[in-house]
Parts: sequence; structure tokens; C-alpha cells
Amino acid sequence: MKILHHPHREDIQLSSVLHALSDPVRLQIISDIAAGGEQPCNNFDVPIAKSTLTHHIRTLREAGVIQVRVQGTQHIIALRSEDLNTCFPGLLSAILNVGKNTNK
Amino acid sequence: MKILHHPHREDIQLSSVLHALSDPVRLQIISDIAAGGEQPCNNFDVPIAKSTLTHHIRTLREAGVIQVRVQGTQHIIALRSEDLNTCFPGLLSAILNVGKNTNK
DNA sequence: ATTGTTGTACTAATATCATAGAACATTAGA
DNA sequence: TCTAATGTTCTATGATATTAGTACAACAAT
Repeated sequence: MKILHHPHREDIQLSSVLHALSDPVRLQIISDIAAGGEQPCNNFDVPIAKSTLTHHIRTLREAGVIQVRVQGTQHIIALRSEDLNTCFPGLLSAILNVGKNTNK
Repeated sequence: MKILHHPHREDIQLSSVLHALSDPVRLQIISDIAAGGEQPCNNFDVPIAKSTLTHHIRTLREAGVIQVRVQGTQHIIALRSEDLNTCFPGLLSAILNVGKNTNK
């Protein structure tokens, strides 16, 4: 089985996190996770190809924004809220609160 | 004289702002402005060519992060704190606070 | 076993970005 | 007017990012 690399908390970079979140599709994804808790990839209602979704998921994972856990055929995605709040207090909630009004 | 376009407050996009701030050089720039108030471009202590700095300043300006004002031969750069705090409450301070510890 | 689901890997096309050298424009000041 | 200071524009280049098509592997359900 393939090993999915996740950065350690202390290796999470602000610029990488901001870049990972600077895409509307990825903002949508983390917004969905934040609202509905951890969930498999196929739950996300984004108008893109599967391979493209994989790319975005990987981008978020490698930046340290999400945690990916394998469960059968599914990959369960969870937000690394605790790590993010420790590294960048207030950042995640500030971004997620924006989505509640007019996202994009 | 050249007209410098700035987006209106209501046209500022979260993804664009996050992208503008996802570069170490640009994080440095806004960190400097936040700490020392508005200042001309040549004040920034970044190891890049003038043309590159112009590119970064434009990226920040077009995303709605900074306000550029011409004063003689100088371009004075200011943070659009009020607009950003209105559009994305808490975002700017969360990002700037990170820089106070370990930036990059 | 067969079939369908789920997601990755590989590959490729296209687009965007960061960087900087050179030339140019504008302004201030001597 | 001449010169220095300040930035922009033009252009080019190498690096990444985005997107998707195809194939493949792991698993579930029948």
C-alpha cells in the first residue's frame, strides 16, 4: 500500500498553507470538511475530473491542511484543525467564516 | 501619469488574497508595512531585482491587499487593513501574528 | 468470479508564476 | 538643462501548477 506523506506539525509552512488554500476548489473542499466532518473524497461536489481532485487533495495534504486516512477503498479526509490552530492561531476560522457568507 | 488599478472592497476575493500572501517575499513586504506603516518600495529589504519587486507589488495591489499612492518619484505602499478586516475578519491579524514568531 | 466503486499513478498539454536584464518614463534637485 | 532616483514596461526563461485522459490496484457486493 502506498504511503501518504503528511508534514509534521512543526514543518507546516504558512506560505504553503496559504497557497494550498488559494484555490476555489480547495477552499470548497475544506469548507465541506469543516461543515460536515471527515468524509471520503467522493463526497465533494466539485465539477472536476477524478484525477484533478486527487491533485487538489494531495496539495492540501502536502501543505499540512488535511489528514488522509485509508479505509477500505475509501480515503477519508479530515481537517488538521488542531495543528493549524497551534501553528497559525485564528487563521483557519478566519478563512472558514468567510465562506459562510460569500465564498469563491 | 499611469493609473494604478485597485479593486473595490466588494470585489476583493479570498482566493486572490490568499494567493497574493502565499509567497515569502510578499509576506515579508506586508509584514514590513504592518510594522512600520506606509512606506516607499525602496524601503523593503528583499534580495530581489527591482523588476521583480514591481511584480510582487502589483500582485498585492491587484489582489486588494495594498494601496499604492504616487508621491513624486516614489510609490508609497500602505496596507488596506480596514478593507481586509471588513471582508475577512481576523484573517490579516492571524497571518501577521505568525510572522512575529517564525516567518517564511 | 464478475462487476462496480474509489482513488492513485502516469503522462501530457496548457497556463501561470517568479525572476531578472535592459530600456524607458517621470520627477526632484543641482 | 543635466543628472540621479525611483519604478515601470518589455521581454525572456526556468520552474510549478492546473487540468484531464488513461490505466491500474484495492476492495466490496453480488
